[in-house]
Amino acid sequence: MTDRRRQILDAALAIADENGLAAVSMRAVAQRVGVTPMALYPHVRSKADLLDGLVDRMLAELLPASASPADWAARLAALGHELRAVARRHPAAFTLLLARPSVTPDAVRATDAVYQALLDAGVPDEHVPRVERLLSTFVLGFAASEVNGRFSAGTRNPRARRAQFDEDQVRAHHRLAKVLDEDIDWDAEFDADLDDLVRIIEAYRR
Amino acid sequence: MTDRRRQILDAALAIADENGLAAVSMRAVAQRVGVTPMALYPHVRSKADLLDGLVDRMLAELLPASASPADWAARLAALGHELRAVARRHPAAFTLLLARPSVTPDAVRATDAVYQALLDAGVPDEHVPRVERLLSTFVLGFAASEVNGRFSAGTRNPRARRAQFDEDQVRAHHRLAKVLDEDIDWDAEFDADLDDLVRIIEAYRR
DNA sequence: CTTTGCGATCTACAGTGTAGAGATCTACAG
DNA sequence: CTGTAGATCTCTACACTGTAGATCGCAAAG
Repeated sequence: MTDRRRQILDAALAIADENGLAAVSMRAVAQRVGVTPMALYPHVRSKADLLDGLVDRMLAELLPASASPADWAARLAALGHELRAVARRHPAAFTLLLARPSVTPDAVRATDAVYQALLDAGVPDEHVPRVERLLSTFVLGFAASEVNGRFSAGTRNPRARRAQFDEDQVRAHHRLAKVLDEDIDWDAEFDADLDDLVRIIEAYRR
Repeated sequence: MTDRRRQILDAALAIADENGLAAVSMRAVAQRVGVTPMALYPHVRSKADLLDGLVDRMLAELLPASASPADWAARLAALGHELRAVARRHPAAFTLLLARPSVTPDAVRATDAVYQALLDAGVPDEHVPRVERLLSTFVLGFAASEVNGRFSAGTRNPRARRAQFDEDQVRAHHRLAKVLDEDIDWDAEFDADLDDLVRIIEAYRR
């Protein structure tokens, strides 16, 4: 990757962070780099390629977390927490991680780190790729839902939401009224989810 | 919802199914409805509103699956399978389900069905909303990954992918070489994942 | 020196979402 | 029946998008 390409991706990511994904136009990126729009094309094949580059950049931010701790569960937790941190740093661009497949070196390395953790945990070889997909799907989905509002939209003002319905159309919502009205600690929720998933992994131990 | 709005959403969804999300322009939708572009606006506040309408439409397709079976595990499985079916029918538009929060009546009813299944399973009230989010996040993420290529891009040609790396950079990939080269049965994988998740739910039984 | 090739620029084009002004039609009040 | 209000639709126009194509300057290679 050339310096220029990195510079372009940095500018695009900064624009997305500040003004949303829709504000990332070739013209806006070019202006931020201090160059004409068409000058981007030697370094970025197309706008789609630029967005794929953003996916790489975010995955690269994730990688350092995959190396450190010795305990497999701690390593998985560190990866999960770091992914959420990436999502908070780049909420608008984060959606791309679920929309655009990536097979760049950094993506493969991140996957490998999870494979290794599962092997260390004693998961049999034939289950490892599937369980990795289960974990990464959940963690990506959670972080994306958190920043793009899928979670909070549903929980904001739960009382008003319930009020629109006949009681017997949303019986469970009424039964859970007390719990649903409480504030949610997303850090705690994520950790609880990780605990549940770790229990799945432990069940595969021989 | 007026007939006209439904007709517009149907046209938009059909275009997305046939030619991808990018082909869904106000002009294209209008032409398919047999009307001028600006004639859409009395029924659809904006293009964003139109896309939100697509989310509703897809959730409405999901709802029938929430009613039938008596056994809670069967009900959850039916919902999951139906969601995957929706994803296969509308692969391009399905991405919107993870990108745009939805709190329409149908969305609340679907959530309520999952709440009810978890209550029937004996999950304590205080865990139900969180576990529902865990499940829906995974299932939405899985179906989206399946149709938009996040899974298949990573698994296509795994041999070639490994070859780009030094062995010690992706040690787990090499250890798992045999498993990674096998074809994947996505139906079986999804069912295995559901089994794992059901085990989480059962662990909460009192 | 010339030649090659790459990065940057400028212009241009087809396509986008939608604001704003009018036209047309339906339904109801007098 | 006429008059009017309101909704739906059409037309035009505007600012903006991604990028094809031609051109220019400059650094390295022969």
